[in-house]
Amino acid sequence: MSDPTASPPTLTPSRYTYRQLQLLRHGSTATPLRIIAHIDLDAFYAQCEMVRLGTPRDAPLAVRQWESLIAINYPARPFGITRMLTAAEARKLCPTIVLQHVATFREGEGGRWAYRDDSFKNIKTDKVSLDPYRAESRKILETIKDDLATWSEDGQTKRLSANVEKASIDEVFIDLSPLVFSVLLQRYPELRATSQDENRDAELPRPPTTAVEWNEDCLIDLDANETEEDDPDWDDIAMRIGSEIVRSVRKAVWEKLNYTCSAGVARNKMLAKLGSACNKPDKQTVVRNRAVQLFLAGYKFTQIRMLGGKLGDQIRNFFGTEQVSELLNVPLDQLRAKLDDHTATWLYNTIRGEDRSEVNPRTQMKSMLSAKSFRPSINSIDQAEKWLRIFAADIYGRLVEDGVLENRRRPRVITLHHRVTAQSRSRQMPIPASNTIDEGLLFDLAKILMRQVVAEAQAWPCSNLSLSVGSFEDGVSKNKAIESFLVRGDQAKSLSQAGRPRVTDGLSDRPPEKRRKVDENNGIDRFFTKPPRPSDDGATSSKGTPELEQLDPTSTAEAPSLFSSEEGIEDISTAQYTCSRCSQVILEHERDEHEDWHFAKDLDNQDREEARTTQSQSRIAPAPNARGRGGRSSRGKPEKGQRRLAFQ
DNA sequence: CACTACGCC
DNA sequence: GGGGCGTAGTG
Repeated sequence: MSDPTASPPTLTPSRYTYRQLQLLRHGSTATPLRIIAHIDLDAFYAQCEMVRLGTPRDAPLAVRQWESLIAINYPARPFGITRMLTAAEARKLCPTIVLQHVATFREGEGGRWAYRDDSFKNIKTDKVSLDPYRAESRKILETIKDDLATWSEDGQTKRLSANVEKASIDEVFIDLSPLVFSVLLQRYPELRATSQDENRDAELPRPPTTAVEWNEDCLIDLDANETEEDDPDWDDIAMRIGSEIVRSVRKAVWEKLNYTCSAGVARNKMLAKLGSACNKPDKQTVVRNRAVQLFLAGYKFTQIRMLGGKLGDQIRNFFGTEQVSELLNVPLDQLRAKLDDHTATWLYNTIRGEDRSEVNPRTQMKSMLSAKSFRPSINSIDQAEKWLRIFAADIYGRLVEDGVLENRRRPRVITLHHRVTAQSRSRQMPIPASNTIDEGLLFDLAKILMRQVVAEAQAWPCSNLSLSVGSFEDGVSKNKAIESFLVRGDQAKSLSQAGRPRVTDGLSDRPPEKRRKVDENNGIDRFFTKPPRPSDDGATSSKGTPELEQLDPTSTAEAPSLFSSEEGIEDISTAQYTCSRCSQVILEHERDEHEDWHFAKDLDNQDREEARTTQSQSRIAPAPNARGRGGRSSRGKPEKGQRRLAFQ
């Protein structure tokens, strides 16, 4: 398309190829044209209260939890109010500030949370509820998805859509690559595939523009060797489109729900995340590829995701600096000398702006926790059980919103954490699959776990207690009453084992005392969660072959093993699933083929990549531990560029 | 399975 | 800095 012979004087070709453009389509992590957004609600809990109470946007407000503040809105910040202040101190600094206490559960009030005037005085009987914020978070997420969907209608061929990863209650990552791809093709027909597809390594034609209009976007300054006068290349155009989509999303969130948020747009998650924090509140920041080096060089690496904790401390101690700019001078070998290979390469790439971690299409919680710290500690099982009852009600309420009643999603494991001063311990057990989950069941299971803990070690004074559920499985038997076909042996077993300290009636008591060996629980767990399992003595998976059969590249994170036994409940021939890599809806029976395709593509990308960077080292070492042993465990999960180097 | 680390409001 | 979340990795 671009005819090199007729090139105008100063026209260099694009730095990008058809291949790199094409990789955008399915959100490959390998292309430099990739566009990732990070969106972060401004002082989220505080905004929730502003919206709920209908306070003016410019009125100072903070969210209070007992005597401390957990969120401070932007209008309050010029008064010097920070999260480390007490409510009284805050009021001194800003007499007009609204200090709204979080909603609470209260002992003996039926497991319903409420906003109460006197909750801050009742730390002894109340338990914080973050439910109102979770509910708002859900609405916002839906609004984001809805707006993204309007960008998916590209009129032609496939409907491409964006992966959305809920990173926390108030943050999402979005992989905009497929949307940007289709907008690019609409606006620049010269990019469309032609007969010269064959030569995918050919450079793209130059964009027809000499300047990009960034409107209100905040831009990170270009690297020293770049100037704004240089003509834009396709990465700039792609960023601009990404930024346009983000602006539209933010507008929708504002117009529909009255929340402001800040966003970062860049070529990967790390940069997008750093970018979103650059201009707050209510702004979006674009980190162009040509700005990355200067941008990062100005940071302390301890501000980069994953480096804020002990790892960052270690690195600072090893190399005597926390400046990215100085760490850039440390060659890879020297990083390797101090850090394990994986971490060293990860760090080396990260401070150079390379991050191939994927945007996981996950918007649902993987666990739910309800907790309480005791400020005088508690000292009896009676006291503990009062809280367990509240925890159970709290969690049950959330499960209902999550769809337990309709059997859409169901946790398989329940865990109790217990802390006596510095020492913390936890116990977990399967949630019997035969029971319908309700408050009572959760409470009874919690009591069992509590008794185990108490029987085992010094349990008092207890300074912290929490209950959580997790290991969700979803899509379990849509409408059929699950109990109806679980009868026979299965049920018999589940009742006789997990249900042993029966749950309904006046449990015959007799805490399992001495024979609560790990083995036994293990057996129960195996029964409920993983159908068949090859003998488990590690070793067997030393190298090649076992890996092969579990390669199963993509997600499936929660799909398999639902139909725990012989009865293959549903008709699989029409079942569908959404591919976590490209968000296409695929027929179940085409799954293998589809995943193979991704797999091949990844290998291709990887090869290409390794050819370019001298140091390989990836093909030999499967992470020595984890990975290979159980029959199942961490099958596919796309996160974190590093998977499946294990073979070939 | 129990524990630890990390990150966020 | 602490309470109350949530996620992922390790042996």
